Amino acid sequence: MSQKVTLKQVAIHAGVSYQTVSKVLNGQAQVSKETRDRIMKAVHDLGYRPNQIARNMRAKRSHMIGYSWVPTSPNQVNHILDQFLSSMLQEAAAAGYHLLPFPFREGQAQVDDYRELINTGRVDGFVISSVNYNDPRIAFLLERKFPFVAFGRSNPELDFPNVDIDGANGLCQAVEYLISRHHRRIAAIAWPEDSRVGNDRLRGFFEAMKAGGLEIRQEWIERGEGTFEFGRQAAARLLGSSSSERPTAIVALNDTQAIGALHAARQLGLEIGEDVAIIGFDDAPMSQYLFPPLTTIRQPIHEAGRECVEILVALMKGNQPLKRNVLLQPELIRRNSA
Amino acid sequence: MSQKVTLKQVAIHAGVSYQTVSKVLNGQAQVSKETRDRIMKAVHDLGYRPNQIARNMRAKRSHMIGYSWVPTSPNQVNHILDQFLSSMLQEAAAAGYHLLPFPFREGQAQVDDYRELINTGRVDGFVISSVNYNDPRIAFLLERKFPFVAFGRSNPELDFPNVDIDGANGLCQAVEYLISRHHRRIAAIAWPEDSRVGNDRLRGFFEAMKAGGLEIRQEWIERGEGTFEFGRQAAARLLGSSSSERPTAIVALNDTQAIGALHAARQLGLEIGEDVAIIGFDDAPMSQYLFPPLTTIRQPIHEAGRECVEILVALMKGNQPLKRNVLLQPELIRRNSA
DNA sequence: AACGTTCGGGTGAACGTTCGCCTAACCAAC
DNA sequence: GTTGGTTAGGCGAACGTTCACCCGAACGTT
Repeated sequence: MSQKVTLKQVAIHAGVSYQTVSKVLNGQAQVSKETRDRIMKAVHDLGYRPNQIARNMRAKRSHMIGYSWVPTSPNQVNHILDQFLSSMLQEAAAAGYHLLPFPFREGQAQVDDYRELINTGRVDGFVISSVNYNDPRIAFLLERKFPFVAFGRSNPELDFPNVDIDGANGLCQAVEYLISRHHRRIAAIAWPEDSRVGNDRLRGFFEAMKAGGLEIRQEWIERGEGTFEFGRQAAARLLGSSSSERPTAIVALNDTQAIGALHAARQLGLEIGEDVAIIGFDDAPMSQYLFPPLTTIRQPIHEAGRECVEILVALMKGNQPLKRNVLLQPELIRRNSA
Repeated sequence: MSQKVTLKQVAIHAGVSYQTVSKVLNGQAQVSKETRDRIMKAVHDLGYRPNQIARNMRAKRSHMIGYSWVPTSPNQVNHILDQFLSSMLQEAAAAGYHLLPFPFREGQAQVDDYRELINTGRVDGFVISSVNYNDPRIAFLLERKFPFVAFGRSNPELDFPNVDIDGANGLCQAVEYLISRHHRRIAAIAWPEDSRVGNDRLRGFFEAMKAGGLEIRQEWIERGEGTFEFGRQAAARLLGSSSSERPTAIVALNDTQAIGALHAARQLGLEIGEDVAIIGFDDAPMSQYLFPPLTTIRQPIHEAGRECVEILVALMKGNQPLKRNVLLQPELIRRNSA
């Protein structure tokens, strides 16, 4: 367990009171150069480092940011987590904060977890992700007036600090790109209507289709889970009709669905990128290794994590953050599937 | 902002001294049933929750477990992180601990980071991952006698608590499976010799080959980075000769290399699973969606995270852990590539 | 010679807990 | 009526910081 070097030991070593050592270390002392040097030497000799728990106790701050994420289902992967965590970690460390990850729970227990972290003084703020309409965490934190930043948007009438990625713009880019490649019959594999993220992305699809003067056919909008299996089935339906009738391009709201679509198209004997174009969303790391490599949309995750923490730190310090609502632009990654 | 319910306020509310409240809450009091009820009611009415920072300060413990992981390169993915973190989180929470993730740095700075977390009293122990031969963290923590558990093994002469996955056994399973499918000419795409994990896995390859009475040909052992590109090039070399000379099966030490091999084989016009069998390692989530789905080896990550924390918690409490070195068995996932 | 002013540093208290020790009151037994 | 044992709960201290305030000495000014 070894030695805990405290202020008092440094003080004894330097022959001053321990409070004086504290002052010197915090730079707010009127001390002679000699004693300052003596103190610094003692600090160095003993390897003193201030105990953060005591500091936090004194400051009535934990300097911790709570974060929880929904664990991915077994055959999915959260390829974003690593990047998002790393960028938050880095930004937080630079501001003297640390991250406190905690297990994700559903329903009422979820808000209980947030409340408990606040009431036990463990965290000074939260970054919340996977937000959706009517997110109970947002209502709770707003009412408590507790600092938080959401990665994602929720109900339009709610006003809270957030960072999000412009999914509509992402799909716009995808559709515009397809149009530039002379596609006219474009279908979408989308998510259920209760998904805020899905609706945002789909809105971009509609807008770009309208702007391009293309017809939006209801039967070419497939809504379902963001899984491989749904993507496969949806694409099989979409591509089932004759080559003059079926869509020539499909955009999916995530890579997993797109990969399902890839399989369906391949099973129908279609050449992808030739007979049918397919575009995903996410740039999952494996997507580049598919046959053919998947054209997809990449989100600036690193930037998002950074912004979340930057805003949150300002809030936790009681400052007005420079920006309150940040919308980051994704980027189309052109490979061979479209 | 509003939560400052302390013991004192509860005490005033209940008409007792605050220390008595503390005693009641910690169950070590001699108190009459009535005052106990009064206190509990006050606790409940005010929504009192003990301040953890103060508790930790008093206990001279942070109840935190430090954890850091090497961030993956842009086009790779750490599909393990989510599972590993989640399982550690869960196990830690059950024991009253939390995780403190911190940014990964290389070289001397790395040990500095560990030292700083110890000296500032932020953590009571570490889980370290991505360990290799001569890991400076292990030397440092052993010398400091600071509680830690390694996920992975290091130099054989070092004795420290660890959890690892039996990579040798994983490759054994792969080779045995190939042998049972009548393969006789089996090649391996491996990692550089300075990789402890790689050598462990490769050892299993050798053992199974020997046990099966198969010849190990040096030119059929390709060593290089665990990347798609190296896997592709290595497989291109291995499969370059005539069909009677080249290996009929390739095992790779991770899925990324295996996918590279898939591409190379396909480019040579070989049918995978037919002309050549390919087996990966990791069960990366996308692997199941490849053409053909990749046969691979799955590691019990959830279990590993759980075990790490279980052992560490015992160490941090000063107990002798029930087990000190845990070796978990991976599992062959049979799909269509072999 | 009396009076500010700065410099150099000490002192006590507080943050919210927990823990060991003390004590007042009650009761029973001698 | 003294002793002794229990019961119920109070009290002071401590964990390692920081912060507001205090104080003596040296110096210069009127």
